[in-house]
Amino acid sequence: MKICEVKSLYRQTSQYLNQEVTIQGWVRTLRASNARGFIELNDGTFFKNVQIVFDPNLANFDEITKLPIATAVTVLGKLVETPEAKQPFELQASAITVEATSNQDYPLQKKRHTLEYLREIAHLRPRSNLFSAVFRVRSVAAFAIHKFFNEQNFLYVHAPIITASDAEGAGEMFRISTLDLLNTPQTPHGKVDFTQDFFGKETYLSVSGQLEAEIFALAFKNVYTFAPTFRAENSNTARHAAEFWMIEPELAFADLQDNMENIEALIKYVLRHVMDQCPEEMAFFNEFVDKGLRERLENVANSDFGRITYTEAVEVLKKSGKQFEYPVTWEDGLQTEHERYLSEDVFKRPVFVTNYPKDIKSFYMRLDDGGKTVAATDLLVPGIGELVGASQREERYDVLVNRMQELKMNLDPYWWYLELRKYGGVKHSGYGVGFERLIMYLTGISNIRDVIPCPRTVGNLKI
RNA sequence: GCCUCAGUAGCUCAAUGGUAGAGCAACCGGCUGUUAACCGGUAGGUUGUAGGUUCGAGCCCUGCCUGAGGCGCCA
Repeated sequence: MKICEVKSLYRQTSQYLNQEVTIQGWVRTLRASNARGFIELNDGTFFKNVQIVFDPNLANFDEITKLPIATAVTVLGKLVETPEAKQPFELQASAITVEATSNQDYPLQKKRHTLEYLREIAHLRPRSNLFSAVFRVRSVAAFAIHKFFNEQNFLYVHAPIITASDAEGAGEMFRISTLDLLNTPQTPHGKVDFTQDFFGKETYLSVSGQLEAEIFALAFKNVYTFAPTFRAENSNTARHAAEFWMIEPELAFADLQDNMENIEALIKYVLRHVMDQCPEEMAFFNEFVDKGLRERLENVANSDFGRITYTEAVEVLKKSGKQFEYPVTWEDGLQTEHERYLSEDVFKRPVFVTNYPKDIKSFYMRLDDGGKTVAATDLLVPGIGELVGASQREERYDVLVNRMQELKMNLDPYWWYLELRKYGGVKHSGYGVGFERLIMYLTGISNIRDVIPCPRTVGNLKI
């Protein structure tokens, strides 16, 4: 028995019209009377359901009319057009077989649920319309990212997940250890003796694969990572998670300008790809999540991102006349409210803010002439905030060592990172894209917990 | 970590300090080319939790738990 997928019915309808087909799926909703019944069946391959029509000619008509939601069935029937109805076609069933039963207390009702409630049932929410759309878009976007870099001849590199170095001071780290926490070995000084730990030293989950990506950029020219990342920060916001995915490209022989061009091309490519591949999902988001989504994304895909230096941005904010909760100063960096004003009110589209003060940025960012700022940029996006963090890396050995010493860093764990500068360490640049934030931007979903299959945040790991 | 708000039926929400209700879902029945179907009926509650104030607390006060929003950190 050949099983037809619902996606095929929608995408290649003419091949199946007026023919007998067999489909398998789950009952999303069912309406029935003593004369006729309708099932909306979803088989997971497509956002939309197929309407199944059945009548008392079915041997098991009475049984079928009472099926609870989420019952799995196999349906044999004829596909016919329904030009007068909401759906383009329907399946007139000649046989319906129950494959797996469900129950009356199925928690997903045929009504709208709140996102908070759906979060409580993370094992069932992918079956809802919204999350069906979210996770299909997530998959399509991930594929688009690989496609983009593959077409540009980037090497896909797998940076380590377990690390011994606090990669960039990017955040608090989760410790990895096999020591017995209730009975740790001690040094003569009364500290934990990590030489007896699994790796013979202190180790953590990586907060970034960037430093290792630089190794590969200086061997393969253009590379990217796309992997999970872990931050043990006590962040309580709608856009932070303890486990999330980052894309971290690294480009050799490239300065900050090259970097920004690549970022903009990537974002637009993914955006275009998702809009082309997921029209049904995007229409759903546009109607039920964010009425302005389609227009905004089209606008972004077809216009240049804004560009402004940090110093200019501070001037714009000071001259705006807008009352901010926090005053704008060059030294203290931009507050969220300042960033939002720039992207949402001034530019109304994604904007690169470049050349930040060195004191509020990481040690590895290349010092600008003048010595006050670094060749770094944040891509600020309306509704999301910082979507991408990028910089040209400090390739000058002496300048880098000076900077690390200024920051009183222990150079030992970075011996290999410094050595990269000694042997053909050309100028290079890279960036980090928060994958979930990109998905939030694409879908209009405003909480990061709703674009991750099983979200992990402070004090919260349900499934 | 800080600030604010919320928690009442399975879900979404009402209820002036004075007898806890509705819609949807579920269950029973009816009816219909329906599409968040429709109509009638039934059942469903220690009001998050532990105390306190009061003749009387869902409502006022305190602690705790859970969730949401904002801020900081950042992707």
